[in-house]
Amino acid sequence: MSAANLRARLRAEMTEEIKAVAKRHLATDGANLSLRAVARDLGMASSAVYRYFASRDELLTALIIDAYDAVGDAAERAAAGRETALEKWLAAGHAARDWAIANPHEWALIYGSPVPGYAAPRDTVDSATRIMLLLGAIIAEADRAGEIAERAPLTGRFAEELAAVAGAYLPHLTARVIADTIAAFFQICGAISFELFGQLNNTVEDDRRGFFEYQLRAAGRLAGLTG
Amino acid sequence: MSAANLRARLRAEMTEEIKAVAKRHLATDGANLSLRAVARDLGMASSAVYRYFASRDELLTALIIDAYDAVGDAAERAAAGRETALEKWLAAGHAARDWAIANPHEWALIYGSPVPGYAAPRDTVDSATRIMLLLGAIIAEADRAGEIAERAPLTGRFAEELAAVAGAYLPHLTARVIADTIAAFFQICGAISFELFGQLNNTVEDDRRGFFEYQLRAAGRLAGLTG
DNA sequence: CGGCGTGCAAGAGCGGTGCTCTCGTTATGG
DNA sequence: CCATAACGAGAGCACCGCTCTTGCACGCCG
Repeated sequence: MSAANLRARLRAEMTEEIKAVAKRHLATDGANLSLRAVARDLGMASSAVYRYFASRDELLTALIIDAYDAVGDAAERAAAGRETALEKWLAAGHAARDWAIANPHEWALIYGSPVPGYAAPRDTVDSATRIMLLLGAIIAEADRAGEIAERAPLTGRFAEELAAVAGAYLPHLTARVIADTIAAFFQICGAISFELFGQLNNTVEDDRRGFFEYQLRAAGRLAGLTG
Repeated sequence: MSAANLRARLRAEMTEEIKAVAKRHLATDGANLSLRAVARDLGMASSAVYRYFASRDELLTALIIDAYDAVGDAAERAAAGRETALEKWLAAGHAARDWAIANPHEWALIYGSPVPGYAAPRDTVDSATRIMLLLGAIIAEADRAGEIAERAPLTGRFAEELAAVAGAYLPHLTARVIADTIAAFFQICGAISFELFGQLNNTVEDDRRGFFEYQLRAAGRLAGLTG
């Protein structure tokens, strides 16, 4: 048993090592990750890497899951230490932005354009929805405390679809609040991506953190957070 | 003289033909555009393409500019036929989304992660800012008509930077309105990108247009549009 | 404890890529 | 009319993802 475990442990360690080197390459060289270069850095033949990842896409998928989890972790930990819903909201948003600035290529991997023939496997969705659920939970908590502004209910077919999602993941939240929270999430991701991908150049150069916080507060108001 | 013009015209035609084939490849095969494949489709040697584009990145840059112009054109034309600011806002937003759905890979090229590392030359910014300026113009027009909600002025260093931008491109608009219009733009782009890149799957499946219009109206309210 | 079987790494190789260089050809402008 | 510049083709370099085969070393079980 310990032998089998040893085998498995070595394999797991090697897998992690490949991922670590791949992340380093991602951070320096950009999005076109070269499996051969990773193998060279590890001092092994490129064909050996295929013992651990069936293809370059599979390695990328592993990195994508890690990235989703990392940004989700950062946001969750940042929000955990705060009292009010607004404080949690701001902390989570800043944590996501800080992580994105520290790991721009990984952010691009998950929130940029999907790589060519890449179809996100089911494995990724759990990790991907963590931030969405965190934001939803913050709003839901504020809602229970009566801190969410009253609004007219939604109309339209999409409202029914959203109500179904709400019932499954965030009961007690109305479709309207869900829709507005999604809108807020879009805005936050947009703010981070545009800043990261340089589309903000020549507009706001110095006080980008302040600008982001303003956007973050606007997003919070959009989601119903008062204050 | 006509001879020189003929040369230049042939060169321009060849350049356009290469771009057309490249766009076709982009639409079918995805983002990893192969210069050799384009050359094959044109029945010419790959090296001949380099007479027209110094590198693959330069070809991509040309496609990026075309894409920015195309989506800007679509939005401008859609907005031109409308009366009120809100109608123009909605028309421009839907036009951008329709164009993105019709040309998903080109949308990914301009609003996804930057492909070749950091190649965003000056040539692109003029085309890139067209939609931003269109949205700003709609808000400015509504502002002149007294249809923009009054708000407290911005504070913070980024407000000064924004005021400088406002003075250069959109005089008479306050930094606050500029900031909120940018926030609205982030939200609109986020809504389109998330829908396009499949992150909306299993949430809103049927009435995506209705969902987008809701987001669009929320973005308009964010920018100050009343109604 | 020893031979078996398996997981592993290496190497060669295939077809593809971006890009460069050289070499004829052809059309242009002085 | 001819020097020159633009052009297309081809070979070639270094790299890529991926596959196949071949030794080899080590865990596993009798």
